[in-house]
Amino acid sequence: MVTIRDVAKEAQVSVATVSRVLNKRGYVHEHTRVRVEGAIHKLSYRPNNVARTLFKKQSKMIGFLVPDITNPYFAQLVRAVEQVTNEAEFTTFLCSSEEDLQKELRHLEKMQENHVDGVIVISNTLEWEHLQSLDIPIVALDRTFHEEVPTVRIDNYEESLRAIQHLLDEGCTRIAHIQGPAHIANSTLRFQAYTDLMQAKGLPVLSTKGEYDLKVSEQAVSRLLEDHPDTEAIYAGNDVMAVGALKAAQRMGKRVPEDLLIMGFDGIDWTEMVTPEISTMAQPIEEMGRQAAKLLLQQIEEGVTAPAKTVLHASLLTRQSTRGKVNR
Amino acid sequence: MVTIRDVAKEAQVSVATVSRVLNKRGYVHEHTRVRVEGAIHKLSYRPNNVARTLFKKQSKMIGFLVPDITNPYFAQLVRAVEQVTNEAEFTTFLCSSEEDLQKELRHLEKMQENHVDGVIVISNTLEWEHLQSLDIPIVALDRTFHEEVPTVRIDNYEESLRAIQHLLDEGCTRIAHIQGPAHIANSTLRFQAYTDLMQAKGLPVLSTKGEYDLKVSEQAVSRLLEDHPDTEAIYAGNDVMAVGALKAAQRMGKRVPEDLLIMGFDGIDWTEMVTPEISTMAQPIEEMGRQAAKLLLQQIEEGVTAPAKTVLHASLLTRQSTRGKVNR
DNA sequence: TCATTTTGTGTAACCCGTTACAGATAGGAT
DNA sequence: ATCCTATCTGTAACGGGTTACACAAAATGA
Repeated sequence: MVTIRDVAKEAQVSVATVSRVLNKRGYVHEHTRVRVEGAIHKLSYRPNNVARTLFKKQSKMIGFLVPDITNPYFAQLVRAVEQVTNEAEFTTFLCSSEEDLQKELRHLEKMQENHVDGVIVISNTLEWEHLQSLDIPIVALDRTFHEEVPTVRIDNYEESLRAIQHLLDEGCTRIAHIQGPAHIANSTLRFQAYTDLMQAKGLPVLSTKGEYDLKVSEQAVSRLLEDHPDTEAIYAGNDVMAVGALKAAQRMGKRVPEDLLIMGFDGIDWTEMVTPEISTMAQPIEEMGRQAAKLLLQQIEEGVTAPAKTVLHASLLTRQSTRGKVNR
Repeated sequence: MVTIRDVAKEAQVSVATVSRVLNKRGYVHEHTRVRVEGAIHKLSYRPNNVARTLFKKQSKMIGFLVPDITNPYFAQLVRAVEQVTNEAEFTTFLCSSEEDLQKELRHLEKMQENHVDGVIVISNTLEWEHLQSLDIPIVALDRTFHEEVPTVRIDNYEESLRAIQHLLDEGCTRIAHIQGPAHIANSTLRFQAYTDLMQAKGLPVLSTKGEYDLKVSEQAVSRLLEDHPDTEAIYAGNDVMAVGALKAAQRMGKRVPEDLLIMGFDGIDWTEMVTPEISTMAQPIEEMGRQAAKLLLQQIEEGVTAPAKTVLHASLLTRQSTRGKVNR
């Protein structure tokens, strides 16, 4: 492996001079600079970031912990985060935890061992105490951990209200809800908004568990529609379950939206892949990823510690799956 | 930050002894070991992998370069790779290149600078010369780079033949093909198999470009079905385009499979999300990821250099979208 | 009992890039 | 001529683990 000392010898200067050329810092004579650059090129030298990190205690790497990389919601976030960090010449150290606390902890350890400069965390299981000891800048995405941790998220309760309001506006009264996992705070908030609003309007509350899973949701909705064939609309706690609901409806011969309206939440691409396309309360996914990355880089580079709480707005995407009820 | 010297002082031993305890290497007296472990625990010491890497020239990290992390095919590969590498106490350094050669090269540079022990590469743009200079173990996934690079893939030509044969078996003769991008070798192989087989059978060849993209495919198939309403089956070069084809068919009021059969390639989950579910020639995605990871780890840990070419078999998944033609 | 092997521990060099500090030269001001 | 500053370059220590080597103590064997 070519080291800075090899370059120094080739260019007949000291390692300090080579380092100055590399970092464009301090005084270097034009003649010397050219000679050093020539040597660098000739030996195709690449500085060793490991050695650099060891000394500078700055790795130019950030960690990003996501629950499941095969979930398109997270995949899109990853892309947005990478976009920002790459522009800032940082590298992203991605870890998928499979929703497993042990893996999350192991990954955080690895990140610490590899000296990442900061971490973006999406987790439903991690607690503040787990992160506290890391002692590096942190940004929470999608959910709040602690007062002190800058956070980027949407208001799941409010946006959920808006989603249901859309179904009410379309003239539905018998609206069923497919719940996500109870241990996920956002899922519970969306559910809570549903029960609160329905009760406030004096409308029937009917819900079933879909576990944020397509197949589970499909099963659950099948049973629900059998038991309550008069259901007019289904509000799913996320898009994946909405797709499951659509499959169930189609298998039972229900037409969407003529016989049943379906509404999702999140705004992932899947909602556009199926026929009919599914209406959804779309989170500004790309924007959330970018904001989180910017917030983290700010903390790293400027030491900004203001625990910013960025709350972004979702946007209602009305598509085929919720059109037509009023026209009946 | 707690260093090995802090631990040594706390346990009243030398740094060498602490290192021996950490690595379970060499002789350490039971008493001493306990005392050192106590100190490690008391100070909650974590070894600095950066320093370790610098000396050992072994980072216990591997790089994984994928074209697009939001594509479920790659996301599933990532998960499989991580599974194997994590078990071996390695960390995966994931980079998504967005199909951009410049980004790929930048990412490879970053990997090298951070001293990854090996790289798994999926790329349609990189050339052997770009990888050669890395001088670390490499495994190619999904496509062959060079004789010397161990590769894990399927036989795209043969499996494509089998996919089309399935449509023929179902009694179709007017089979159209949706092509992927011309610069992607696998895409061209799948297309080639189509033309070869159709011509050999004396059947009409009809194809259009879908660019591996849902929307583009949807448009292309709409036009194709307008121009050739007697088309009996569509064989898409990948599943994403198959979904696009289904959307187009449904929008035009064609029933699948009664009026039109649809067949995909890859075996991603999307094919199960839509109604009807789409038949596909499924790649053993998880298996490919695992094999690639194992191959790489073998090279790293045992210095095995046999340029293994692992060719796995795809499996035909027949589902609703290709059932019924013969019964008409 | 003495020689030999095994066990246990410490010192110091090493990995490679960075930078504080010192020394040298050139140019300008007084 | 003297002093000062700006420019240019090199030496050596540093960061945090690892390990070759040396040495001491304990165990084993004859």
